Amino acid sequence: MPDVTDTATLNRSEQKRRAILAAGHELFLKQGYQGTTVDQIAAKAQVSKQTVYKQFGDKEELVFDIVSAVLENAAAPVLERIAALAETTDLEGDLAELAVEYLHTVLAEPVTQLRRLVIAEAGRLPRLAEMYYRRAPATTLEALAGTFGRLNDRGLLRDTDPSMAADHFAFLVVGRPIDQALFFGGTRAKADIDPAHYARHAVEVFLAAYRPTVY
Amino acid sequence: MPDVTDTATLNRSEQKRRAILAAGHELFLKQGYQGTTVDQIAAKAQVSKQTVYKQFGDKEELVFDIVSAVLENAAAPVLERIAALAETTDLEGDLAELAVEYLHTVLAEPVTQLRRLVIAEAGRLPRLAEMYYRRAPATTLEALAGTFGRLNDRGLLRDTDPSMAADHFAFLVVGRPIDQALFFGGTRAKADIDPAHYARHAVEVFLAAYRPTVY
Amino acid sequence: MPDVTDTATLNRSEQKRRAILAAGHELFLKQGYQGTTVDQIAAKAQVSKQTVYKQFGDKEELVFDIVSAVLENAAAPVLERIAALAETTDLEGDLAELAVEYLHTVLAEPVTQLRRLVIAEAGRLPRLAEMYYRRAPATTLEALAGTFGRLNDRGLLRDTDPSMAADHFAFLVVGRPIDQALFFGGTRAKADIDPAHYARHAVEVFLAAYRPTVY
Amino acid sequence: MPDVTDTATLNRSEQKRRAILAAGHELFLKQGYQGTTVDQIAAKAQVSKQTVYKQFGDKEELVFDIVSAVLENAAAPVLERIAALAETTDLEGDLAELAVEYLHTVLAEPVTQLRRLVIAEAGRLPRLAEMYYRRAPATTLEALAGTFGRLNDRGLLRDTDPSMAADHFAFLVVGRPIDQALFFGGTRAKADIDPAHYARHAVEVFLAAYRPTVY
DNA sequence: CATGAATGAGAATTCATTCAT
DNA sequence: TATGAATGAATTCTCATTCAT
Repeated sequence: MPDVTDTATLNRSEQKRRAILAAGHELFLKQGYQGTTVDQIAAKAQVSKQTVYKQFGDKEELVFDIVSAVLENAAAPVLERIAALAETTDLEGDLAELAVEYLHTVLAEPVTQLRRLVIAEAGRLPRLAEMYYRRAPATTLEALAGTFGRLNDRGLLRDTDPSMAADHFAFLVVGRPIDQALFFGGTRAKADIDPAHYARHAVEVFLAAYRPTVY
Repeated sequence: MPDVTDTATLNRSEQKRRAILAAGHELFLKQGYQGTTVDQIAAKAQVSKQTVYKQFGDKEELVFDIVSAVLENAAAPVLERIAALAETTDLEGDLAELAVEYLHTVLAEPVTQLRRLVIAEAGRLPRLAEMYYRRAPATTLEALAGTFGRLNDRGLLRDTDPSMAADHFAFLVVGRPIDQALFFGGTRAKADIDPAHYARHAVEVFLAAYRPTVY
Repeated sequence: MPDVTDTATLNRSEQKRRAILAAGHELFLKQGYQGTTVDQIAAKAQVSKQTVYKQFGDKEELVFDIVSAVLENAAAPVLERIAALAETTDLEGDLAELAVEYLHTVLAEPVTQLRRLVIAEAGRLPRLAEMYYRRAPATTLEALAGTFGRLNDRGLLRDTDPSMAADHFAFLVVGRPIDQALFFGGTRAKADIDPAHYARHAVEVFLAAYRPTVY
Repeated sequence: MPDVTDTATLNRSEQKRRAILAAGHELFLKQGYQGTTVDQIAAKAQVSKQTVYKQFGDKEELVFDIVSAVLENAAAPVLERIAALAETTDLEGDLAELAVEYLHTVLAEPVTQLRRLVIAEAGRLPRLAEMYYRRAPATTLEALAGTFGRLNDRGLLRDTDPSMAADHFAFLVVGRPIDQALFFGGTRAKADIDPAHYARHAVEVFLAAYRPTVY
């Protein structure tokens, strides 16, 4: 019954692979790339170092794969809300809700740790920085721009460059908090800033500038 | 009061100290903290490693002192302009000028390199991150808040929380560019963004929201 | 006498065995003994590492068997020509032909690579060196000596120690080229030396010394 | 008195450097390049591994420098005798003496070990092979060619291509012994061959072919 | 006080070989 | 029998920091 054996084998490999990814994820985020050794990862994943190297080639590929996996789903909820916003019937309310969720997402510890990890290694691992930027901030900004374009068409926003509007919205909401989080970690940034309050003001400013003139 | 002999000694020491600071400055910014060895610094400063250790204790103190020295003067021009803005007679024009200068300052390679250096080590060297944040972004934001408060008083800006206004102004102007610069280096961020154009739009949005209602 | 099933099994084993030998042959010659890993061989042969170990015991045995297999047939053509030379009717012409073929054989990449492989490991694998030497150079020299002895008897060569004559002939022809090939690889050695020209001169010198005095 | 201190310091460095070269020399020749670790060398030289790396950069540079140093003087005596031969008054006698010395030199353990070391790494360290070949065999062959050219002019040798004559002389004398030594080490090669007897025959053959025809 | 050496340890990566499934 | 994993050690090279001269 070779199928069973093969399947079992594959599963075992796949399980180990996942264990390594999980261990690396946790350690890299907590300790950074250089602060984490392959030995630590192998130990936490309960696999031999060899298995790590055979599955991932080297440490660089390993972070790359881990960051890539994290980004697989991380941005999805916010992206969905952004897309949904295009058809909003309550612009101010939905913008505010989006802002709050965006802020919460972005200040979650794993996200700020990930940013730090990537920025810290941007010099040595430029591919990692590019991949991250493309798949996280850039994607979000593009989604925002798309939605703002649609809102222009619907006459709900003043007719201007949607990608500029996207920058403005995004950084009114998360600019300061995320910047602070890079230096102190997300929890402290969250403590310094009341997200709901902060989001509400950002939306006010955004709408003051981008609400279409009535007549 | 040191006599002549002492003074001479101090001077020689002081010269070496400065050479070390200069060498460390250049190397740390270019290669990062972990990417720079004490040997390299000693070599470039043309002093022995012992001298480095005697003058600065250890590598951590050395970065700390270097970053501290850099921050001594770096923010001054922008801070002055911010202060001057409080007594402006041409709010829109002076805001625009400030925005452009701010953007230029913040996208200069040394500044983005410094940010990266500090963020990269924020986990291991939290004191460094705190010192940097307090003396660079925080100071600027506070200065902006102060000026915006004064402009409130003068009736030139709508009466709201000046520190919130400071956040908004700052991140409308430099949020996206600085974020990008962290991932790719200042030169690329500068290439992607036309600073004058970007600054003008940021000021427009800011004023749309913060200009006092006329009646 | 194995029945059909056994034969099939043996055949499959035998096929794998040959695949391993072929893969090892190619890799060992190209990359050397230490430069080749058992993994590479198993991968190229499309078998598992276990199969390699079960069939050959360990890496040493594997090279041994590979070198042994290579030597099985490698020297045959030259040896035949040497044997044929014993009954020559055109000594100078046949010597010249032999010399050219000998030179070509010995400068072929696989041969020089094999020599290098064996010499490189002579310290660690003396059995390999002995086996190689006995079955390649020694065999050739002995064949030459045998033929030269016969030519003595036929009065076609001066009456001297045939094994010394064999040394002289062999190293007049291939000494310098083979030496050079050890350092640079066969192709470069071939490029530096015109085989036909080189062989002709070697034969001239040999005959000048070994042609019997006429009267 | 800074001179004393400086001199002492320099000497200490230089002494360590020499200790490392000596240790590396011994170990590399005995165990080969790959068979010798930097730790072993540092231990035998009684220096720290760091000193080795600071003085030589890496293991490759170290072998390179060691082989280079060995070649500094190794070939000198034979080269002198070759040069002297140009003005000989007893060609046969002096050729015979040269042949014996050449054979002895070339079969000395250190020389054969060095050849093996270089050949074994020729694939990975082609620069080493080139350097060795240029400074050892090539130099000797060129010296022989030079002398044979002069002997042509003096009418003591037949007028032919001197560099071909050099090849022939050299490999008649050392071809077989050196080849054997590569596989078994110099001592065994010496044991198999009586140098005096072997050298005499080589000279006889050489002169039979290269002595000028009398009339 | 300054130079070169030493310390002492760590980190990435690799390999031949053996289990376990 | 054959696959993937594990073992277990080795090797090159690097670094921050401290002695000794």
